[in-house]
Amino acid sequence: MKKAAATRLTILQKAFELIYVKGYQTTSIDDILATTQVTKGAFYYHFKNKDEMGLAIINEILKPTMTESFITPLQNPGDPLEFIYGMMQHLLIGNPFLKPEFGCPASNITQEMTPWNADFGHAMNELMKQWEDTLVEVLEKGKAAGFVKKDVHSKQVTIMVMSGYWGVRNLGKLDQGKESYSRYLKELKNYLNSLK
Amino acid sequence: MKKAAATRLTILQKAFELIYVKGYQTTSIDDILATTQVTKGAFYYHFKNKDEMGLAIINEILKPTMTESFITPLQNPGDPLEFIYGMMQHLLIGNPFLKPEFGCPASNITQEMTPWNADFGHAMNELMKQWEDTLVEVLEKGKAAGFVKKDVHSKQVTIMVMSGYWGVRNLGKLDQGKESYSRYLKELKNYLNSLK
DNA sequence: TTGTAAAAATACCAAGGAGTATCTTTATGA
DNA sequence: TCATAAAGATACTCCTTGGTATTTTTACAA
Repeated sequence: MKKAAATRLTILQKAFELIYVKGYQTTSIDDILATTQVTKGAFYYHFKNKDEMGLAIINEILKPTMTESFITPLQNPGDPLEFIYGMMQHLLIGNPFLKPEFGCPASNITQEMTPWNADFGHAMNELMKQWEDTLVEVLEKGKAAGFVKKDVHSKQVTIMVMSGYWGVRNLGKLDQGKESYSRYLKELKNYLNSLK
Repeated sequence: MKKAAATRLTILQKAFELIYVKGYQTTSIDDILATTQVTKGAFYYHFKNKDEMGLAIINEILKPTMTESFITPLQNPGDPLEFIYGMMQHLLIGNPFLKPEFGCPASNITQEMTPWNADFGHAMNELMKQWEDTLVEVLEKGKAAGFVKKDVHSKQVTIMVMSGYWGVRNLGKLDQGKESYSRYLKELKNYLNSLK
């Protein structure tokens, strides 16, 4: 019962990468089989159908990655505004897996799948809610610690930050992130400064 | 030579709506034929292939619509910050064609097509450049007229605004725009106020 | 009116899509 | 060791896809 779990995991991981660069609907199961060297029998042993695999990718790959990358490290003390900026910088230019031309995996899936399959929307919504809640919490702690102005509306700021990230990820597809990323980061710094 | 132009236009318009709702790759030519009541012969008389139609949609539908909706009205005098806010409000909640669950047509196409077909990327880049240039110009005029602080970096603010729009359009897919839109708008107002 | 090209209709094709049915191999626990 | 179920392999089916080939209709200039 060890080998099987491994094949299942490679399917999820490779499929995730393919979907990230090609999109969900245009990544065929045969594509996945070809790159994983897994046969169709094995695939359909592990997953009832393509969508079940898609959900599994969100829940078993995307969600844990998000948690350990953005949720857990956010819990540390200090200036939340500094931290948000650092996180954004890391997300946009510090993470070698995330390429400008392919955008953000979470954003891509949301954009593509939400109108089609409600389950994808629910799964992604959970993911975003988790990120949102953490950011709000961190901002509130920052207010208590005097890093952030008292009249700042944490939920609004959070939406502003998350929107900016997804938006610039998409804008960055047009110029390979060459100018959009750096300009966004500079202005984000200005914006965050206005909150303290 | 009048009827032909009309069929061509209906193809572009109906296909645009379908693509907005379903996505480009998952909108089949047969879908388009079914909703337009046009036959395959007529379709391929007007367009060499699907992608040529896609480009025509960007250039002949999306671009003119953008121009008359965001470029031309932006030219009027007055406080550019007020105007940007009003434009955003109209885009997000005042435009009946743009539904939260389907996002922004321009954003959708960029997200979906840019990694696949460079021509789509170039066309969309032109579109966005036009919007960006206009926003920058308007902000600069606002600085000269005293509506905007002198030390504001117009290009950065523009990227911030455009990113926020695309991002919240995508976020809004997850909650049908119920909370994300209004929160974004409120914080956008705060942000814009910090620029004057 | 009629010849000619524009415009549109119809029928078809090869490739690729998701998913199934059936068989073979591998592991494991009694 | 060996029966049984897990895991994987192979070969299909049926449907949709973008695109083509060919024919028919429409418009209009002479």
